[in-house]
Amino acid sequence: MRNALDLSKTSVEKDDIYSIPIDAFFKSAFSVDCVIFGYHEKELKVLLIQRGTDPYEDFWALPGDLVYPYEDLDAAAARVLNDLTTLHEIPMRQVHTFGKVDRHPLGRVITVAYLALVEVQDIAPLASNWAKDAKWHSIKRIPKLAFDHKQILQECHKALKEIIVSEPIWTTVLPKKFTLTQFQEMFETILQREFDKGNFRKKISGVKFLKQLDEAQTNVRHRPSALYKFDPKLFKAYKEKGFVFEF
Amino acid sequence: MRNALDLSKTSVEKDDIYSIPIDAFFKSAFSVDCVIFGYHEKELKVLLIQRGTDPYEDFWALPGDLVYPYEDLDAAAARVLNDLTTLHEIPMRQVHTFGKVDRHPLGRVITVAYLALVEVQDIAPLASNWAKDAKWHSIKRIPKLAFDHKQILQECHKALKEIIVSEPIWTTVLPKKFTLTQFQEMFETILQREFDKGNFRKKISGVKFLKQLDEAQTNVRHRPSALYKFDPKLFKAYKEKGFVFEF
DNA sequence: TACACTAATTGTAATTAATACAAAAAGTAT
DNA sequence: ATACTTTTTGTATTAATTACAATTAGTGTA
Repeated sequence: MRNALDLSKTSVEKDDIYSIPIDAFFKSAFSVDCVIFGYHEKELKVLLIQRGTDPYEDFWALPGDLVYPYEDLDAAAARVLNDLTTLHEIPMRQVHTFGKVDRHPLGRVITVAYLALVEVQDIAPLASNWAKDAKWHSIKRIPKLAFDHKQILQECHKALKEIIVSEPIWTTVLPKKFTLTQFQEMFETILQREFDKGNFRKKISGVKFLKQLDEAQTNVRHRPSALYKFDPKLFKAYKEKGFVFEF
Repeated sequence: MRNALDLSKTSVEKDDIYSIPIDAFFKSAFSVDCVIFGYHEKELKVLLIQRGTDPYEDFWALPGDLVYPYEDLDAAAARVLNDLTTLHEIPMRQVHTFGKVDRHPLGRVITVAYLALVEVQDIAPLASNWAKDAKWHSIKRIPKLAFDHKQILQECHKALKEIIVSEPIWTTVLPKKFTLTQFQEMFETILQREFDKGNFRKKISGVKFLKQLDEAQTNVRHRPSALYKFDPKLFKAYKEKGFVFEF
């Protein structure tokens, strides 16, 4: 694998009709930028870092890093998440690649945006040698951001709403056993709309991968709610049929 | 802009805790690969080239090229389409970025996949110095492809089905004035399902951006169909509300 | 001119789904 | 035992979907 970078000087993809030496093509870099959304009690947040180095020192930014020469894109995104939160096994989803020529002051760097959704309480954001600070910001109050990160965040917020209805990334923000009210509130927060409780429940009731348990809430000052759990095996069949929640 | 590649040797994104010199990051390249779908008379095809150079010489492949140092990603995709077909002003949509470390034999090259949909008849595919041949292939009969292009094609076919219901990329494959039957057949072909004619029409009838004209077919040996046209201005309002065809 | 032919267009009845509520139920706290 | 609160079930109305059948408007032919 190492010698994958021992580049010959011969043509790679096409004859060089524009007279640019092939070397010129191998002088760019790519990064991943991670939009880590956090959910907690009907609030949607995003994890931002305060940059510790130039360019854009002191600016708030999305956590991200250059991809190492022998590192897969997905692995780089997972690494950034892990560095910052110590979390692993949280699925990161690729959203879009941003590649404007002048987006990075130090050279040609295109960046691949990823998103994840986590429970705010599961994380103690770590500062590091590349970030002076790391903090949750409400999605409603985002400071000025470095690079083109504002645009990246916007695109990823839109993508989150699309992904949440077809992929069970929400399992990371609910307890293993959850009530239908918790489930509904989570969707209401992320999709930014409200649902009638009775009707919402009716739709859910047909969905087999949400399995009702024989347990109920305790110590609540009202009728206790039944508890449900997500069944990944049953979900698989739904996914193959192209299931999406149609709210 | 030119000096964007006059890279300083200082840290770019983070301190170098893995002892990889910063130079190592600026030795990769990126390409665009274009999945150009073609539609004609209830058939979906894809435009493939036969490679004229190593690696994978003689293999069929998606048309693609390295991105020039001062070229935007979208522009590179448009250039590839134009080189091959002389078409311009066809919207290219970014789908996904593929970045496995070993996907390219000559070095670290990640590729950004784009798709477009065109009318087969509008194009006389051009061979060129980087492609021995260029031909339409039915989506049902795809030969062995170079690199990871098989996977890229699969992902883009899936993406086409999602995009077609929310974006009017289909305008490029229908005549300016079209019948509802043509419209239905196009969706049936691309989505790979069939619809009841009467019910399909009922759904369409509520959609204002498909405007019925005061004209009809002539010289058909059956009741002539009314002609419709797409109204981009009216569509804009639909798009802002997040419209999708729900078939 | 009348009639056959074909696909476009309209209509309809039966079923299913969406919506807006209201009523009942099951715990805890007093 | 009763009040309180939220869960859970129910219901009546409206709207959408579905699977067809019937009608229509041209062209081509006898």
